[in-house]
Amino acid sequence: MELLDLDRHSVIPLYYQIQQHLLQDIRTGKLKPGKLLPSEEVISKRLRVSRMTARQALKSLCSLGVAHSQRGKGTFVSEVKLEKNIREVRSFTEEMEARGSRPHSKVISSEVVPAEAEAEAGEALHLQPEERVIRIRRVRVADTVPMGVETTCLPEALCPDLLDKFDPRNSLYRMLSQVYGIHIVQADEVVEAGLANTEEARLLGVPKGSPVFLFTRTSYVEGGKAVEYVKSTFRGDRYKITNRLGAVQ
Amino acid sequence: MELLDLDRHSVIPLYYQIQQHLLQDIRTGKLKPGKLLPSEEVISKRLRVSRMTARQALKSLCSLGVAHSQRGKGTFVSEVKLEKNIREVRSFTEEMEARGSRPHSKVISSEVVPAEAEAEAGEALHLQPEERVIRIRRVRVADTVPMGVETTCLPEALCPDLLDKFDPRNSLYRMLSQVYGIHIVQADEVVEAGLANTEEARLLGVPKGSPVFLFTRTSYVEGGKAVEYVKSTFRGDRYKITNRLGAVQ
DNA sequence: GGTCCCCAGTTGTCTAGACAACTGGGGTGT
DNA sequence: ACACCCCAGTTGTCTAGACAACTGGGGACC
Repeated sequence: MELLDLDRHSVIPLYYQIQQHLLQDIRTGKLKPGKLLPSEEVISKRLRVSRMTARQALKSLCSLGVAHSQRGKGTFVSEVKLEKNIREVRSFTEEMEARGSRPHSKVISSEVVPAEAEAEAGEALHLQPEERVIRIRRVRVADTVPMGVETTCLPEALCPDLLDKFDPRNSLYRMLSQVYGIHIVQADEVVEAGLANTEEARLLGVPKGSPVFLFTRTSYVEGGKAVEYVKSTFRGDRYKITNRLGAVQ
Repeated sequence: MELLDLDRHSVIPLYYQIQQHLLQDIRTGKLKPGKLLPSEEVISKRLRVSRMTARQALKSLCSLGVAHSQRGKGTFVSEVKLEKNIREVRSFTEEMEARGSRPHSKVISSEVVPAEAEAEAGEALHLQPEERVIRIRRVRVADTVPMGVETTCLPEALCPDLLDKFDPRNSLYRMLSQVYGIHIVQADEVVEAGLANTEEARLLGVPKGSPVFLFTRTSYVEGGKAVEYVKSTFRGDRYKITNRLGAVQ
């Protein structure tokens, strides 16, 4: 805390600089679960920012789920096993890196098909039947263990030469962001429970009929335009979802 | 909007009164998905509150997932199918009522057992082996359809005469809150995919081996004390989880 | 010993402003 | 026709303060 000096001329907001610094202290264990974070007053005085800015830094930690506040007492670091599956949109790559695993993908197929051949995707992406979608089918692997099968659909119009440039070792999200300026900021996800079919069982190395998660995700850029539709099947024996629910402000 | 006059002497915060009013307009359809909400400036002027207060009302709608903001453009009502499984801690009863179904429960068993007989629960609730837990096993029903089997464990010390007073037609959460002053404000939930065993299959009226969700939830009161440990099995064919992921502030 | 009260510390709410950054549209100039 | 600029409207960030509400502890009083 004392070591941090803010860059007041940076484009990065002050509250965000403070939030990141506290987050680092939490991640490295310098601030332990159950312990008090510096109070709004203290942050405000020490870093010479207004109390509202200090407060915004602390509140943003609360909305990430890594802290919680109590009136009259203070703001505490929450008990967290793993900081995963919190509210942010994350690619498989980011998710696995956050869990400390090495992510990896095996492409099964990649092709361009008319939207009418992928009806659900076409509808979710608001495409006309004759428009074309890029469809990439991948097995997602974490540390050599196959975790899931994923089919991603993107409108061809948005990234026409994606398949030429796409490097399966890289994160698709990272590429969309860096090459095409497509920044996914929101996603709706539906999770269902199901059983592995023959093909999925073969690809994942589990018996047919094993329990699996079925994810359906539609991703949006700022402005609400849908840019990605993903259906995936993940192993029920190796994958779990954790979620922290809270009283919403 | 014009009709709302704020009660400035109420204990209910102004921003919350505004939030509730906007929420109602959204729910009744007066404000439709995709349409603009009144801007911070407009709310501020019309209701004579400071811009920060108006802003807090709009931000709280965003953190509920029912709206999203875009710099330079405004705050929009989000496309939502159902306002379910958003970030709030909800009991089954509240969840079903929000979905428009009539919730109902059938108690299979209710008893007091030593914590060592419920090892996971004892650990999650930080109990000594000799302390006792109240264990209630219920089938959860929505509109006559059995949806899941749920086992709830609570420390006996917290609500010793619960079993005498408990009315299965009522929400357990509501009762904990009203009778014992136990207000659950946070919960950690783990979701796994599994298969129905023989007993679950019978209770739920599905074939053995059907896909199910396995939920494990630990609930906390303000202060971080764990007060409830729940394991439940829900039908995969009738239940799905929806989640909106977003860029966290 | 116990009860009550007060006080310092903390978060919650609210005000009244300021400037920055971005959007979208209209007008001007080329 | 096109590029550019400017402007009004909007959200994002930030300041400096105020009072309310709650917590926990210590001290005064009985």
